[in-house]
Amino acid sequence: MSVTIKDIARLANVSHTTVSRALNDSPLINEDTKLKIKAIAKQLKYTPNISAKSLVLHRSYNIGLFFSTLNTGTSAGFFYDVVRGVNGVIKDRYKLIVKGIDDYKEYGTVTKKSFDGIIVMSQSSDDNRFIRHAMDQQIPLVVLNREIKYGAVTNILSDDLRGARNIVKYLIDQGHRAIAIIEGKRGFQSAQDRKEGYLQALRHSSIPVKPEFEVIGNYDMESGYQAMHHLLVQPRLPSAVFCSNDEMAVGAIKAILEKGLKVPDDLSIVGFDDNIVSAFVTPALTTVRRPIEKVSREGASRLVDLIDNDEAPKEALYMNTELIIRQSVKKLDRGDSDIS
Amino acid sequence: MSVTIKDIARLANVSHTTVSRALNDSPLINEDTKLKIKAIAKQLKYTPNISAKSLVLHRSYNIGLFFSTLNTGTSAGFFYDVVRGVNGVIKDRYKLIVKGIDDYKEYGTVTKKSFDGIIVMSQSSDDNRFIRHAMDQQIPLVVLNREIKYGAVTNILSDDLRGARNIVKYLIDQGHRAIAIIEGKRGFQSAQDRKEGYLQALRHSSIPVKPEFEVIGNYDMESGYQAMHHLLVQPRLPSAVFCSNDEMAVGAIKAILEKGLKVPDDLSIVGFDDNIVSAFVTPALTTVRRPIEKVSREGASRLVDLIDNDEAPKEALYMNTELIIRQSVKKLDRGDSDIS
DNA sequence: CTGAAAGCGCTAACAG
DNA sequence: CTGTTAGCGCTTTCAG
Repeated sequence: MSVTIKDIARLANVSHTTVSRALNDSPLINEDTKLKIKAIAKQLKYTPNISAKSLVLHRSYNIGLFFSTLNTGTSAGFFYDVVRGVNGVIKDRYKLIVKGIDDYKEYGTVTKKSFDGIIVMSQSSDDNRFIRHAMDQQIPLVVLNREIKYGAVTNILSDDLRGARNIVKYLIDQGHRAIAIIEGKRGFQSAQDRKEGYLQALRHSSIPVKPEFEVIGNYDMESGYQAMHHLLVQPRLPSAVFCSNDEMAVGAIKAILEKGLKVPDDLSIVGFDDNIVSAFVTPALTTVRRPIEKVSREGASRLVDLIDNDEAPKEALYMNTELIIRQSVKKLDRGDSDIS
Repeated sequence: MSVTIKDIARLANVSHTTVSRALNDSPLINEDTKLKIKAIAKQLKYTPNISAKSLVLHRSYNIGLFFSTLNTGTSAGFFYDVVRGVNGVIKDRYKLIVKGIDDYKEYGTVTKKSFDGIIVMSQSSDDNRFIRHAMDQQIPLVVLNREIKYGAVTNILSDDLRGARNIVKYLIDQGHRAIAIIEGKRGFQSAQDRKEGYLQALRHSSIPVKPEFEVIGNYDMESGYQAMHHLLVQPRLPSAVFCSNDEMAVGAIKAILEKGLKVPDDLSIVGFDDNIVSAFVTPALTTVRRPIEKVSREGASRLVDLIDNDEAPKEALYMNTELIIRQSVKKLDRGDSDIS
């Protein structure tokens, strides 16, 4: 079978303990023997048995990255950015395990023994059971994207409510009054926050909220397309639509163009996230940049700290969003804010 | 600390051996004692220590999914589809570890002990070193997307060359003669195959290949945009452009529209992959569907078989691509196949 | 059907 | 500075 420290010990004429220490750079070991042992190890292509190490060190070298779900509601661009962000900081120090929370029926296998730490990209309060489980198991934990109010957790967030409020306010500033919303996936916190930002902006400008201007999507392109269709068959059209993410905006634009209308001439569209795609659709999308990769990176690096140091501070950290103005909004003169 | 089989043994008045057997449903154990033991285990919320199990069983319950790189050249949609495809079949039976091969400087930690099996989504021959390593370690292995000629490997592929040839042939059938190509990332096998398909189609119809119609991209939208720009400033424009993937096609369309030209009226565009986005751009993209999720799923399920059964057959399996005709190609009358 | 004993590969006291 | 010994939690002979 594969080579172990005992094999090395035999060849080096030392005890396997000495080998263990040498390989771990213990200061207790004489430099010369260290060198000798390391040389033999390299020559034999020794690689430590991680299971054995784990067993005695209580460390698995695994970091779990859990999404609420890997299916509907998680867009490709989002997923990619998160994995890349996290992976970029843990490199080859840990193995990155990617899972959907909904892949599990029960969380028995999610233990401190199998995960040195866990990052949850949390979308919905359905995740609370899982998060509580991780806390109960005392697994170092970072929750991204959704505020956790119970217990002390490191929490990295973007202020979606404010971002949404800002972009809707921007629409209002451009003269829009009839502003519809395509909402995100039902049950997702982000969907709720963005909706609330939308509402606040309207209220702030004393624009009445019209139920017929609220349509629900689920964050994918198809749902944006459907939702826009829905809006387009109504007697009264909005002059602008706030899509709760960019992917839905892409779908919405498609629906509009098919109807023979133009963006932004007939209808203005804004999105949220600043997905890569948003710069490349036509017209380029005015949107809210949400620093997903930065959030993920920050989360990962906090988690690594947390693993090495139990008592690192656990706090909530907000990352700013940013309004990105491109070409999908038309400036309106007062008066033509409704088209019919 | 956490509860072990010994704790259960004590409470059940049996040996820990019996507990181990009972929990593993050994036929040697009396049904009643089994039930009793399982009850206690559940009550104590016992979960096995995977490291200990691994140590003795030589199984880690890890499956590694390795991409050539997680950075440039791997598009978000592609990445998402692959992870989802694989994850869907392994569910909670294995932990799915996602990595870029280029995250590793050396492969010491990639051993049979830490990975029950490995899936490589391989883009480039640079991966060979890694693949060879996995073979040397006797790790059950499935390579997706790139043909491996040495050794016996399970290999799941899509016939990109033929797919590309078909779609270019389609362009020719529609009357196009001045057909440009935006190539994929240099060094990627898929880029080469698609290029070759393009060339074959041209040659087959005795259309001369023009070097000024060949531009290199790297599979992302931005590169498609740049490449198209490049084509657009040349004295002689093509009437159609074959983009080696859909993302680049999106970028290319953007460049064309910015130039004040229309797709497909002035310039026809086709892509490759049938990304989700391709149906939602305007015009909807004519492309080649490549069954990425299916390939991934099939690969994963083969790997699981391979893990359970050393001697499962190792073969190469080709999945068909399919021409998806949408609206990005104009049918040309003979004669206006060049515009200037 | 059950138990005692050994051992997987490694680290950590404790002695020297 | 190095070795002896024990033990992490589990499975697997081998006996009974």
